[in-house]
Amino acid sequence: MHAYLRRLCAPSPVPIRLLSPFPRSSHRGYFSSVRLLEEMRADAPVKIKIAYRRIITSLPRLSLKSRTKASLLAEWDLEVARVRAWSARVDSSLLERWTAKKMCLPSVTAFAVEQEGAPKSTTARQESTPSKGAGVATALTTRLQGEVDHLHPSNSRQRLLQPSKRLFSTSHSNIIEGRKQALTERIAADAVVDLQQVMADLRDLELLEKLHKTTVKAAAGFKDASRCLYPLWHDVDQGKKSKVTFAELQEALPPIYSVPWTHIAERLTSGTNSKLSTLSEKDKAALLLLRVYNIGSSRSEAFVAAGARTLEDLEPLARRKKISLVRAHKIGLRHFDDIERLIPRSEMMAFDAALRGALRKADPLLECELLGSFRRQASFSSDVDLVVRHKSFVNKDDEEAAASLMRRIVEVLEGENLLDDENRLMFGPKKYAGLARLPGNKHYRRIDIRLAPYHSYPYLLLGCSGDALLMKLLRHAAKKRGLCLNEYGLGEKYTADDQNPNGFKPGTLRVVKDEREIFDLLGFPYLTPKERDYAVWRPRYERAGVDLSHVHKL
DNA sequence: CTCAGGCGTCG
DNA sequence: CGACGCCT
Repeated sequence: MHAYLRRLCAPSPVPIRLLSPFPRSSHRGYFSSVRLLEEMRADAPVKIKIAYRRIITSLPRLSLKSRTKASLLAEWDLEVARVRAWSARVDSSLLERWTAKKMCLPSVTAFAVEQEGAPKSTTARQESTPSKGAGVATALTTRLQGEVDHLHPSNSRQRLLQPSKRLFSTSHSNIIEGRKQALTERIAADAVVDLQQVMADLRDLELLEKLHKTTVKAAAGFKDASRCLYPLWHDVDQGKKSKVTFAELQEALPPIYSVPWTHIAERLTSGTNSKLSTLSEKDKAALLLLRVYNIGSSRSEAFVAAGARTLEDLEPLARRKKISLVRAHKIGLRHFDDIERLIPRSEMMAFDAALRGALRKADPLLECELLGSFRRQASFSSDVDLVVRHKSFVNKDDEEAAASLMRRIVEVLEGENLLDDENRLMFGPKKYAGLARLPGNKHYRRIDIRLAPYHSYPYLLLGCSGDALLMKLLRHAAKKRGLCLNEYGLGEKYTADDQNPNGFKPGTLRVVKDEREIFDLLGFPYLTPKERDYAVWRPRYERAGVDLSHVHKL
């Protein structure tokens, strides 16, 4: 986002820059600033909330396809003008109130307006790694002070410097430790936790971010947190576990997930979540609809606007032509529960056998594999991810070959009653998505089938099996060698945007017969899929003298 | 510096 | 066909 904004702003006639990200330790101040802003709206003639929020959140999500750079810049200018207008109207009484609450200027906390050419901003931004958060804080505090001085030269200096310093000086880990301790004191280790409720909270908080289209990152935090709890959750769902204790929860979710943790803490201590419980009926409905496959933020809002409040409302509304439900929605509604459910490994093994067996029987030249966490021996999966190759499909752009191959595959699997065309979500030449069910099983499972261009197969296996950190490491390694690694291959990146088969410079694509060769090419010890787990490969690579500095930060 | 890229749907 | 939304 920031790179994008910087690029966007570089030629802009308006001298303004966005100062973010903040060190994490300032999040608390940041969020209370937001709350304060809402409060202050009544007092402030200019819509502060909108001004500040639009700048931070709306620009990166504007559709680049449909807008010219000029219109984006115009919008940007407009926001800047609003902020300026607001700054000009901050009067001393407002300032009094803020300082009384030990707050620095909220909106200036969220972003700083500065003159182009002020030398410190770039260094401040580059120092924004967690360890150097203090550098940013100092730079920011200085700038804050400058801004405040500018607005109110007479009375602001001392009052504002202090609170902002305090706001930034507490280190992140201190806050986390403090919180953790406070929580441990209040909740007994063997207290029983309503995991289902916690999972639902995390899910809804994630969806809420998605609904309001704020940053992708914020939603990802909740997602990651809930991933950490999947193993526990799955055990409960499978009936292997009847209750979960607080100690187990603490074990599963590292304290680094500070935002999710604060929400969990609230739930465990007070039994509610204030952010979720205060939502309007419409927002609650929108969150529910978001869970349906193929309903995203824009349809969700539209459906709610048309009067939908529950899942059952949708079909009647569609019949009365108030909204339009497409195939995928109907399937998503019919299998709403199944789609959210995790799949036990035993069933994944059965899928593996059934899918392979069916394909091999139909054509011995078909090679296939189940990817994702299943391949890393995980004890559960969230969907069935199948990749297939056949020598009849070699070139990525040969749609004919891909389409006929895909048709054959789907026909075979439907013949075996693993798939059925009623539950087809998506069916293109290279990608199929739908629901699969093992004969005799009551649950449908989400399945994705991908066709790999013949020579990309090993790369796809590697790229789609993870784990994420390993992929990051390997890509960095490739990059250091001036190469580019992705799920299609390893080669020299081709920058000109025409006539490049797979995005690589012709002739530089390394053809490999298996994943091991890719590790060899990059000079890393080979890892079997089940070893591609950070806890396993990390120490081993360390011993082998691999440079892991890039991976150190999450 | 991190999905891009593939799909369906609608106009 | 292009634009858009949604998903992985």
